Amino acid sequence: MLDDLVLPADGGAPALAAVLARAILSGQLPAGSDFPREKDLCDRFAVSRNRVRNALASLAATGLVERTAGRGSRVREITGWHLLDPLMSDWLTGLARPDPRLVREIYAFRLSAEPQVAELAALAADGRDLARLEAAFAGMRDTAGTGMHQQHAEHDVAFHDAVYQASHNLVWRQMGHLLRPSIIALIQHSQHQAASLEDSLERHRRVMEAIRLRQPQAARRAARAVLERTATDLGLIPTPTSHTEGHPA
Amino acid sequence: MLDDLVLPADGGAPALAAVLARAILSGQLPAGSDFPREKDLCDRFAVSRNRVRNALASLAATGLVERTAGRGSRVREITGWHLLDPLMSDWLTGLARPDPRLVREIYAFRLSAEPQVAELAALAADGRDLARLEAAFAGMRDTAGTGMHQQHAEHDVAFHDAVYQASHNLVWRQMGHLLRPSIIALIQHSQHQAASLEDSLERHRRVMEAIRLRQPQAARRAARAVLERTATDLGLIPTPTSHTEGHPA
DNA sequence: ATAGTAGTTAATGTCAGACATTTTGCAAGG
DNA sequence: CCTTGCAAAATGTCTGACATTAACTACTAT
Repeated sequence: MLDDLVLPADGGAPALAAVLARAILSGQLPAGSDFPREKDLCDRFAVSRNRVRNALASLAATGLVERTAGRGSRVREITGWHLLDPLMSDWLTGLARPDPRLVREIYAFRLSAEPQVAELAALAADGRDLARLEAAFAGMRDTAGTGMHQQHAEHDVAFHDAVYQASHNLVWRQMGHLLRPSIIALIQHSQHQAASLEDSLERHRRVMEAIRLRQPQAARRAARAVLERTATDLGLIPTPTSHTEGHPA
Repeated sequence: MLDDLVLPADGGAPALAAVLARAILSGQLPAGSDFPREKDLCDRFAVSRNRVRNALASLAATGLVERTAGRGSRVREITGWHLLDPLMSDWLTGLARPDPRLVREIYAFRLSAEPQVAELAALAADGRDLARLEAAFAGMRDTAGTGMHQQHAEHDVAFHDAVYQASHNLVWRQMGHLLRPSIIALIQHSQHQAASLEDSLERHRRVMEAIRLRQPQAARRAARAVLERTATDLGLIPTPTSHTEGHPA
C-alpha cells in the first residue's frame, strides 16, 4: 500500500507525517479505507512507535484520517480535510500530482475571494504593505522569461500573500497559506508562454497600482482579471465575466 | 500564572489542551511570554508528562505557542494564531470573555466574506441545502423570544453554516467553523431586544428566500443586511452601507 | 579587557516497554 | 434469534531513561 514511499534522510517526525499525508493527498488511498496500523508503520519505516504516533496525530489534526481506540485509523472524505491548515499547505506544495479536485476547489475559492481581499487591501494598505507588493512585483518582473520558474513562482506567491496581508484582517491573512500550493500547481501544469507571462505581469501591476492609489473597486476588478488569466493558464474554463448581472425582482 | 484553572472531571488530553488554550485566548498570558515548562504543568494538573506533551502539541499546532528544544515554550503573537482551525473554534466557543480583538476581526471577516458566500450559495444550492436552511430558520423562529437563548444561537449557527455549505466549495465550507464562536459571542454581549430579534429573523428569511429563488445579487445584499443587524447588536459601529461607491478613475 | 571556547545546566525530543481502555468479532447459552 | 460474555486487536496512557538542543558560565588566549 505504501511500498514505494521513502522516508527522507532527515527522517524527523514531521518528515514522516509529510510522507504519509502525501500518500493520501495524491489520491492513492480511497476515502473510508483503513490506514495502516501503528505497528505496521513502525516496521515499514523502521521508526519508533512514538514518531509514528506523532505523525498520525498530525494527520488526524488536519482531518486527513480519523482515529478511534480499538478500531484503527481510517482515511476521511475530502470534505473533512482542513485545507486551511498551514501543515496542509506544506504537504500540498511540491506534490507532483495533487488531487485535481483540490486544484479546482482552491482556484474557485480564490476567484470568489481575492477580489474582495484586494478591495480591502486598497482600503487598508500601509507603507510596508506597498513595499512588499513592489518587492514581489519587481521579483516577478526580473525573473520573467529567464527560465527561473521556481523563483518566479515564489515571487508570485509573495505578491498575492502581500495582498492578503494588506487586508489587515487576521482571518484573511491566514488564507495566504493556500497560495503556495495553488501557484505551484500552476507552474507544474502550464508552460507559461512568453506572451502569457507578459500579460500576467501587466495584470498584477494593475492590482498593485489600484491598491497604491486606494481605489477599491479598481483593485477588485484587477484581482479578478489576474485570476481569469490564471484560469486560462491552468486550463480551466474561464468564467464569462458576468459583471452586469441583472438585479432580480 | 495558571493558579485558578481547573481541569474538568473528564481530564482527557483534549480537555487539558482546552484549559491551557483558553488561558491564552482570554488574554491572560501576554504574547512573547514564557509558557510554563512541561514539568510544572505535570505537577500543577497532576497528569503525566505524556498528556501534557499531547496538549502542548495541540497548542503548537494551532499556533498558540511556539516550542523549541532546550529553550521552552513561548506564547505567540495573535497574528500567528490559526483562527480557522476547528480546535480553535471549540476553544473559543464558551469562552466567557474572548479577546475583543478576535471578536472584531472575525466579525470584519464575516462582513466582507458572507455576502460573497451567499451569492455562491444562490448559484449552487440544492434540495438538501435548502432543507437545512429551512430547518435552521424554523428553529430560529420557534425559539425567538422564548428565553431559549442557547437553542436559538445553535439554530443561528446552523443557518449560517448551511449557507457556507450551500456554496459547495471545499474551502468556504471549512470556514463555517468560525461561526460558532462569533455567534456565541453575540449572545454573551447583547441582550437581544424583542424588536431586534424580530428584525434579525426577517433578514435571515430574506437570505433564505434569495437562495431558494437563485437570486445571487439579492442573496448578497440580504447577507450584508443580516451582518449589519449583527453589528448593531454587538455594539460595533455599523458601516454606512456604502453600496453606491463611485468607480475611481 | 575582550573575544572565543569548552563545559554545565535545563529544557524539549525520542526511545522502549508495560499496562489501560475501547472496539470488534466470536461463541456459547438462554 | 437474541443476548451475554469472553478474547483478540487496536489505540491511548503511564513510566523511566536517554538524546538533543539552547542558553549560561567560567576560563583562556590574544
